[in-house]
Amino acid sequence: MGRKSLKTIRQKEIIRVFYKVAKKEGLENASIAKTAAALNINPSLILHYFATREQLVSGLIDYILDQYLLIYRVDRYNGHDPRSSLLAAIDNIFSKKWNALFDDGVSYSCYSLAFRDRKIKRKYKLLLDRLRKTLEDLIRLCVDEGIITAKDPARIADLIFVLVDGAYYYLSLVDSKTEYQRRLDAYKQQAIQLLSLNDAPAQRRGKKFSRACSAGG
Amino acid sequence: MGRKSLKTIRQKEIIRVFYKVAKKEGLENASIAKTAAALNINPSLILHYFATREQLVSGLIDYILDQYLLIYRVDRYNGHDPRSSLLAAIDNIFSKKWNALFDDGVSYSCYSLAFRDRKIKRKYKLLLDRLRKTLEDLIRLCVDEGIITAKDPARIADLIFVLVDGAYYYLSLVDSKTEYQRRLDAYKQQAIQLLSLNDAPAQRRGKKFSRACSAGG
Amino acid sequence: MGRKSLKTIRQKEIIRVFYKVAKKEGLENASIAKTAAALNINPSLILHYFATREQLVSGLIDYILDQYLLIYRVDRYNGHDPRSSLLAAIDNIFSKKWNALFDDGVSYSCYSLAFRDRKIKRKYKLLLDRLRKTLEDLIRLCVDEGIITAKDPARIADLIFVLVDGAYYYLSLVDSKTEYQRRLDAYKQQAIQLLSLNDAPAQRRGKKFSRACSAGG
Amino acid sequence: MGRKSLKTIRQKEIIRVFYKVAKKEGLENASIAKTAAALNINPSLILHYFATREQLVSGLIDYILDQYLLIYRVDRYNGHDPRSSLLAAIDNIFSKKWNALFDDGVSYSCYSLAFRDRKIKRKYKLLLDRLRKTLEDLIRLCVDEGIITAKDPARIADLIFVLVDGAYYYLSLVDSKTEYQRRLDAYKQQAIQLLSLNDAPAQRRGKKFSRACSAGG
DNA sequence: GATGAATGAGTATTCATTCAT
DNA sequence: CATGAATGAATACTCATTCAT
Repeated sequence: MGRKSLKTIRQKEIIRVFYKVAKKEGLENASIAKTAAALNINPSLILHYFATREQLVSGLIDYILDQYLLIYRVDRYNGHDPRSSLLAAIDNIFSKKWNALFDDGVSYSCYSLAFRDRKIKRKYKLLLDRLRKTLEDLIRLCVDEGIITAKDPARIADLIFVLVDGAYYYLSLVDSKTEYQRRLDAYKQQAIQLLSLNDAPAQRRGKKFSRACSAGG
Repeated sequence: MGRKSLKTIRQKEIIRVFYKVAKKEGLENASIAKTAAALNINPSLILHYFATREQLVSGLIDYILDQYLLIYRVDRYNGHDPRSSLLAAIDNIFSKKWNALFDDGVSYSCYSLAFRDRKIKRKYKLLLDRLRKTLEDLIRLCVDEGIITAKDPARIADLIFVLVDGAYYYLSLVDSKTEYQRRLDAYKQQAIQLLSLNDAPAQRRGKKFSRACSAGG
Repeated sequence: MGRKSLKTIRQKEIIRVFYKVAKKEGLENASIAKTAAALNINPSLILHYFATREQLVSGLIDYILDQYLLIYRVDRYNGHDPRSSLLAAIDNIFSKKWNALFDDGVSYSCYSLAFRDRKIKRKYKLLLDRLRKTLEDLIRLCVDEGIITAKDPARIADLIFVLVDGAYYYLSLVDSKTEYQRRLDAYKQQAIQLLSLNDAPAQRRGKKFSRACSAGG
Repeated sequence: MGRKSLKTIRQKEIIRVFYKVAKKEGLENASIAKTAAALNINPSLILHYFATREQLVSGLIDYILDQYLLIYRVDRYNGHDPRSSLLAAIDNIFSKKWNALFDDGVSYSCYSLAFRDRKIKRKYKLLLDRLRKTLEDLIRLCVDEGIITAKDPARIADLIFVLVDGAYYYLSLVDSKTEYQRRLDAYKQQAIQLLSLNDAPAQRRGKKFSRACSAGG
């Protein structure tokens, strides 16, 4: 009964354009009006799909967090042996993919909203914890299979993501592509070291693992 | 000369209140009008000291970056022996001081501006590099004096700050004080490990240094 | 014929909820959207029953005027003797029933519309005249039966309603229930005096009538 | 210091034009934009003088209530003998002046606001009570001087205003000028009767007073 | 009978800013 | 140094309404 709903389709369309506007002018200057203009539709149509601007921003954040998850995709590793899965995960985390995917300005603006909105904060926390948990599980798997030794996989996973977040914090300011790549590699090496060398007795295997990674990076 | 002009005093006053407003309502909602209201002065008076809002924001960023420098203060270490200077620096970096000093929301909002304003970007880059350089010099001093061994002080300093920035990125989402402290300690330990254990031959001295740090943390 | 169409039933339902919204937020803020939300239906559905908001307001006014008529109900007096009918009428007019039935805000808002809409004006005029006429007839009946003396029943009826309207104008501002009742009684007494004492020669009968009323009030 | 303030002047100017707009289009349709357009100024200038529309409406109500007071002006009667003062007061109350001064639509719209805004309610109550008190004092003066007899001046004054308010409620619907005048006269007569005849023993003097009034009306 | 898409006009309000005093 | 007048653009949002399904 009634007309068929375009809701989810239209909403995604709107969010994508809203993001584009935010990228160009900053999140704080991304308005409903500008988004509507870019979509060549009436501003009130946007409010037909998102009751308030706040909801639109919330939609944008969900969209961004979903993208994060896609990058660090879990199921991608299924089926492969744990070793190459872990290698692929590390590669992924330190790839430059996301640099292309995410606008740093918008990202940090969205993140800043977490500190005045508990719901957003919770979302971010959940995501960050989920990413860590995924990596932790992968590490644990490798430990179980004797590929690496790690007394505290949770701690290692956490440290690696701390390293990643800190790395991108600095790297987002680096304009030179070569310096960017050089540093990114260095941070990646450090992550690999964390995985293998942190615990002395596993050094042999760890070394090998480390070598394999740096080759593939 | 000597005495600060009334102008700069007033400007600082305005910036401080502008910051307060930004803390409460978000940088994007911090307006000249609200700041004037909080100061109980006429909005035009603010524009008398800052020709545009942009300049006011720029002033805020300078103010924030100055605070960073104060926390990681260099001259504080002068006169002391390098060992305790390095200890103090690490303590400082992983103290909770700045958590009290900086509002995370405002910080990340300001940071996000760097990606649409080259001048701001340069400022942040300069600061981050300066902080790294200071720590690097301190490490180098310790190496020279045989306190620790480190093949690449610059890399160690960089890694430590990457660790710090990544740590605070995650920690800003942690509400529980005990968890916050527990994690902060862990990150600090990791930093200490980076300083001492990273290079095998220095293990004896390194161990001692590490112990002193964790005791003092 | 006979059974009410679904349309009129739905329309009444909508009007009642529209009235409820108007009560809460003021007629000027009572919108189709809010009414639809309160009814948990689609706004368009309301426009299916009332082509424009104007028609909806017009429906509301009809609804309100119908309620007036119900309160001053004529047929209620049929069958009884004129004396007790008149007594009942006066009682009715000065009862607090309508205070419960009508929201003062909405009433005066609707009334104010009469001055920009001739149709509404005519409706109100018709109602007020009809109410007066009914009372006039009742008075005339009593005069004919020698119960009271009144040279000009139309004038008396008019004066009584003027008294009522003026009374409620002031009373709607009175918050204290006891003061409200005290004043309402006083105005009622005045109405009774108008019926009986206004014409000197009828004083004996008038007095008696007046006593009966005040007892029954 | 600073620029000289036009506040009160401009505010009155704005209110008067806002009233004019409300007269033409109804209070609910009187917007800041329309008022600004009529004044040929920028809408935000109105908000410079009235922070919100609510304040503007509040200003309008004050303006209207002030006008009421002017019509029923007290000091006008000072210096004259009480008898002609009372006569003048009654004349004033039942004059058609205010019909010219006040737009009924706007008046009732404003009045309706009292029922959702306690401050407005209080204002109206205060005014109505003040008007009654002034008349009461005048009646009391006449009683003291033996011009009329009235056991309860407060009640008489109240009844007269109830009569007035009820009269204008009905009269605002009357289009015919002659009918309007005829009825207004009748209500005035009734008021005069209330003053003089209500208490039997004063009939002689009352009659004379009544005659003087009707001649002067 | 009912829903949802879509429009376009309108609202109050906020804002940064300029200029006169 | 400070205030207030004035502007003009922008904002989110609400509204009534039309039309397709």
